[in-house]
Formats: sequence, C-alpha cells, structure tokens
Amino acid sequence: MNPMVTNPDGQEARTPRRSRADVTGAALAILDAQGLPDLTMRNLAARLGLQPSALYWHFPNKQALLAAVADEIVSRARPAVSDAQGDWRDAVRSEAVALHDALLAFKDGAEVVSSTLALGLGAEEASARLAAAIRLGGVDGMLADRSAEALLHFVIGQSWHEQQRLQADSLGVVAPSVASHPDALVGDRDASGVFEVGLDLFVAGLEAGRLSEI
Amino acid sequence: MNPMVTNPDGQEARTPRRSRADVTGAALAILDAQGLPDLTMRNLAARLGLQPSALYWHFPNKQALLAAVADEIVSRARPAVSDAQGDWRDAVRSEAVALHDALLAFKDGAEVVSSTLALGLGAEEASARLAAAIRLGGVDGMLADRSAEALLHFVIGQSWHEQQRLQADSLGVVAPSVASHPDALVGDRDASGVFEVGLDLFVAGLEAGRLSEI
DNA sequence: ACCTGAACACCGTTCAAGT
DNA sequence: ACCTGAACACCGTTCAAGT
Repeated sequence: MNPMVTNPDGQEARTPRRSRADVTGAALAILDAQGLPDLTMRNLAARLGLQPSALYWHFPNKQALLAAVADEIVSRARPAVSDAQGDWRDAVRSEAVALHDALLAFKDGAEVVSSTLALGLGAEEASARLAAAIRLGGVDGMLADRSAEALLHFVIGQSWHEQQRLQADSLGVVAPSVASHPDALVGDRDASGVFEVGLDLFVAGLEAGRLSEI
Repeated sequence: MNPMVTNPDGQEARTPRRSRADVTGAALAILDAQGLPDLTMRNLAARLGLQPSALYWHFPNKQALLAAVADEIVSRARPAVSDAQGDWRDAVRSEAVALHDALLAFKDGAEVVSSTLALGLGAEEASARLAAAIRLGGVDGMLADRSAEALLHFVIGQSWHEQQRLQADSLGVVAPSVASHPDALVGDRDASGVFEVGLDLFVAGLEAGRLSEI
C-alpha cells in the first residue's frame, strides 16, 4: 500500500523497487512452498507487494519468468565429486544425480524445467556438462552430444514422474492398478530404484558402444 | 440451440445425447487440430453443442477427461512387427518406436500423456508391453519392470521435447544459443537422431547387463 | 525507471433446475 | 439420464497514466 518504508531508527528508506532477481526469488519461494499451480502472476505480485501489471515491466510474459526460474533451478545442480580424477562412469553418474537432485529440490521443479527446455535457456548448461562427462569415456563428439541429450530427457522425465507420484499419493488420487501393485514392498514407493536402473543402463550402453565403436 | 434434429427426409430424430466416447473423441479432434492450450472445457462444449457444465456429467473434472484422452492416444500405439519371432532387441525397439510414434501423432500428445502418467491410467499397458519385450532378452522380473519404466520415461520425455521444439520453431521463439548451434546441418532439425541414439544406448545397456548379470 | 488502476477476454467448477 | 442457466472465484495480459 504505502511505498515508503520507515526503519526502526526512524530514518526513511528509499521506496523498495524490485529487481529481476527479486521477482525470480519470490517465484522460487512460491514454487517451493506451494507449487506450480499457485505460482500465478497475481500471487507473485501480492508477495512482492505489487500490482500484477508491474511484473510485466520485469518480464515480457509468464513463460519468460518461468524460464528464469528454471534457469535458477538447474544452475544449482552441483555434482558431488566435481574432481574428474575418478572413473568417467562415475562422472556421468554424478552429473546425472546432481541434476536429478536439483530438480527434486523444488516442488514441481522438473515440470518447470521440462516446460522451458525447448527454449534452450538453462538446460543447455546441464546438457553440456553431461556431454563433457560422457566424452571422458572416449565417445565421439556428435554421438556424445546426442547421448547427453537423451540422458537429459530421461533424467527430467523420470524426475517429473517421481514428483507427480509424490503429489498424487499425498492427494490420495491413485488408480487401483497402481495402488495394488503386487511388487510394491513398502507400498508407497513403487518408483524406488527406477532412476538408478535407468542410469545404469545408460552408462552400460555407453560403455558397450565405446567398445564396439558402432 | 435446438435439441431437435431433422433428417433430410423430414423424419424427426431423437435429441442427440452424447456419450463418454463422443466427448473424448471431440477432445482428441481439438487436440489434433489446435493443441492443448485450446482444449478448454468451454471450447470442447461448444464443439459438442453443449453448455460447459454439461461436460461434468460425463467426467468429474478436466483431469479425468485428459486421462481418458491420454488413454486413447497410448492405446493406438501398435508395434510395426508384432510377431515376436525376431530378435528381442528388435522387439524392444519396435515397442518403443510405436509408443514414440503414437505420442507424436497428436499435437501435444506427449505432454497430455506425461501429465496423466502418475495416475497410472493408460501407460500401464505401454509399460507392460515394454517389460514383456525386455523379458524376452532374459532379464529378471523386477529389473525388467524398472528398465521398462525407465525406458518409458525416456520415450515420453524425448517425444515431448521434440514436440516442444517443433512448436517453438514454428513460433520463431528460439534462444540464440540454440538457433546458432554449429552442429546443426539442416538448421532446424537439431534433435535428429537423439531418440535413436538413446534407444540404442538402452538396448545396449540391457544386453550388457544381461551378460554380466549384475 | 518502476509502478498503479482499470479494464479485457478468458478460465474450471458448482448447483439448482429443467426434460 | 442428460443437459441448461447462471453464477463464483479465479486467470494472463494490455495500456494509459502516475512518480
């Protein structure tokens, strides 16, 4: 309401104008606390003490805002052991796991990144790092790029599904065929191990291809 | 407007009430012709000559409607050579390609299926068929299930990205880093071959795991 | 440079009531 | 059983105008 801000010492502060980073930060906060459905331009503006129309000075539209959010999420992916002194297989696994963790760190993180992927704004970096790790295994340049992109899509698709399942479970909206899956040992963690299995298949495939040099 | 329908011969027909299949059919038609953003309850109702609220007699909500649409899309996936007489690797590839093609057959098909996957309503069948093909290779039961699910997520993620890219290209909304990609030979088909490479990696990984029996 | 105020053209969903 | 009519509580976006 009041653009003026008064400090505890009585001194008057400048009207608190927001930066682009402030907006994406608030968007990330909403995403984390409430999820993508609540990340509306109106909610975001309210959290910043702005009118919705003010956001359009910082971003041309919502899609651009989401792209910036996706960028931030992906950029926080850091592999556990960044030293590339170890095995190239561990390097690939490490990069993939780091991305996987980064996507799961924010509610609906995988969906946000996935929906922005085609614009090539943030995942290009993740793809490049996957490709670099793959190249350590001695795979050809163009083949490494394509393998990295394929691995990227697997990681994103898998992460998104895990988050969807978590959300569906918490809402109690599960189809009988899924809920009564006979293989489920614990009962609610049906997807356990799928990511690891898929990742291992990818790495094993890379190794096999490296040997036979198709 | 008028619930009565008059045939060319002058005979009066019964008021044309709609079935569930009519609704999903109209939804598929909108999806194919215009895409997911235009698949609104109001557009759908208008195409059927109904009020929007009438749709809620056939489906409890939009999500359930989309699940039915996704079911229909996935169920149309038929492998090229259904005879399992050939190689198990060809069977796996054939199933994956069939799913890939089915998702690409409808505009935004991959996104619709992806967003409905967690409810386990339609892709369970696709996953089971992939698992069956994988089992032909002699892979263990639980491992086959997980491998199939991982492959499923790769196929969906990859398909969705291809459709996104097509749409982004047609709208001319491409980031400079993507548009000026030096590897692009043709220029607009940057994702060419990624699906095939990823699929080959998966199959090679399955074969390697089958031999070493980890 | 950064934001307000007001409007435009939409959404999904509910629910009493009709036939 | 199938649908209408009307309303409720929202959306993203534009644009003139303010400071």
